[in-house]
Amino acid sequence: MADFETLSEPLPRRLRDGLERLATVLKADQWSAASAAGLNPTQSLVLSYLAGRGASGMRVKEVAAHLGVTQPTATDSVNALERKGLVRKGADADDARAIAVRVTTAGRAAVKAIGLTAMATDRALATLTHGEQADMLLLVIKLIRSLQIAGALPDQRICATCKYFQPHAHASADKPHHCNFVNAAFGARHLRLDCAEHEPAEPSVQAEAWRRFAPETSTPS
Amino acid sequence: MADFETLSEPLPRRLRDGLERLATVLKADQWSAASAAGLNPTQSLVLSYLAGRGASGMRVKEVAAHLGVTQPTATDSVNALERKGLVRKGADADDARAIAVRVTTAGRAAVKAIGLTAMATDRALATLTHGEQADMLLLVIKLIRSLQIAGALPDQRICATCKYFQPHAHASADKPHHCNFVNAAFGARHLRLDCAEHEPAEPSVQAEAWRRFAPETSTPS
DNA sequence: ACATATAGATAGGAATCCTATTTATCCGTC
DNA sequence: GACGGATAAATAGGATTCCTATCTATATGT
Repeated sequence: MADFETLSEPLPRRLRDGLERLATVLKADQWSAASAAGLNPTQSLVLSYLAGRGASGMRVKEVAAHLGVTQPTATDSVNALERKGLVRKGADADDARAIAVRVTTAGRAAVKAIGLTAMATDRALATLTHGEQADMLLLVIKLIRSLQIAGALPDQRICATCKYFQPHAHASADKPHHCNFVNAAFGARHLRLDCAEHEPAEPSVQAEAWRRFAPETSTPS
Repeated sequence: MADFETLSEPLPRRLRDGLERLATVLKADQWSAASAAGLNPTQSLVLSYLAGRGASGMRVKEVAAHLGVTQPTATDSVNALERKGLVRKGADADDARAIAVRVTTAGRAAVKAIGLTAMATDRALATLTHGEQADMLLLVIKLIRSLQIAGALPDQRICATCKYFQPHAHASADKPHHCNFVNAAFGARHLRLDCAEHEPAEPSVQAEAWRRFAPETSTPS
């Protein structure tokens, strides 16, 4: 009898192919949503990134890291947004070399408009059961953390690295975790990926919290 | 006590954000792998798509559908690849309007070189346990199927839509499914996303197979 | 045949994205 | 306090992606 282990690609490779498939839909979604607001996917990503951060603005370098592109490319996109009046470049308070890119009021309106657009990806995710969605969220968080540790992603504002996060602080099966910032219990389905209130914990504290939070996953070597 | 349901974005929305995060890494990975072979992510996607299909070649329209871009864009990329000698445009056997885009020997070599490149995404996926990887594969398959049904993806060569697929044909917990093509039992971790031997089953047969395969997930309306 | 639909190419233009380089500022050290 | 190496961003130059709109040629149905 044939052996599937030798017939097919390794599982991680097939998974990556699957994620690539999802990524093409994601990108097509971004095109339709963004172009309805007069911009394109990259610009919309920059805009929503800036909108989710503080009023002090972000540096071009940080925008580039978030997009996973080089700094000149980020400059291009920021300039395109500036031409459209959706962002403004200001002086950085701490460093005269740096600039602070901030969303304008018009920019925030565009973000909101784009956020309201129904996307094929959302509809597909909605066909999963609540349990499946929660499972998927956890897996995505694990991947994001691995990628952050590997340096493939800049610091992510996820619960796992936050000083306010208390994993398994409660006996409840539904809401075992606790957030010291809002002082509330919550469950896996409420874990955040980019929390505005995130404060990074000390590395050793992060490691310990992760160990208690997700003992199953191995730490990348 | 604060309520997380009202505090945070809906779960599908956060999931989409997470997938977007993974997509940026995926794209950066594609850049480094592809540029080592003298091309860019889009070209490498076209090339590996063609390499995974028959020798009769694919039409420009199909390339466009696979990439999720418009036909003129696909023409651009195919032309770029043709200039580099990695694909060839030939006459289509069935339709004089159409062309058959085929990989050249050099093109296959490039695909192989890119495939061997170690990627950050693969390393991250490898940090998941085998069980987690299998869970993720299943979730990704469910999403791909939803997206295909919704028309957001062209026909995917996944087991779930294949006439050779017999879900839960065996009592084995490890390898409950059966593939009539290779005549072998297999488990969730061996499910394929783009099987070269795939033959689409009748819609009604597909629906019935899916019902037996994954009773939990709801069908998109 | 004739109208309509479809495959692909072409035209035109905005943006993405890279590498390499330049300018200005920061920062630790002598 | 000046000097030299890092760092933030801009600039230059160029290939490609990606769109919409349109054009040509072939297919297809009445």
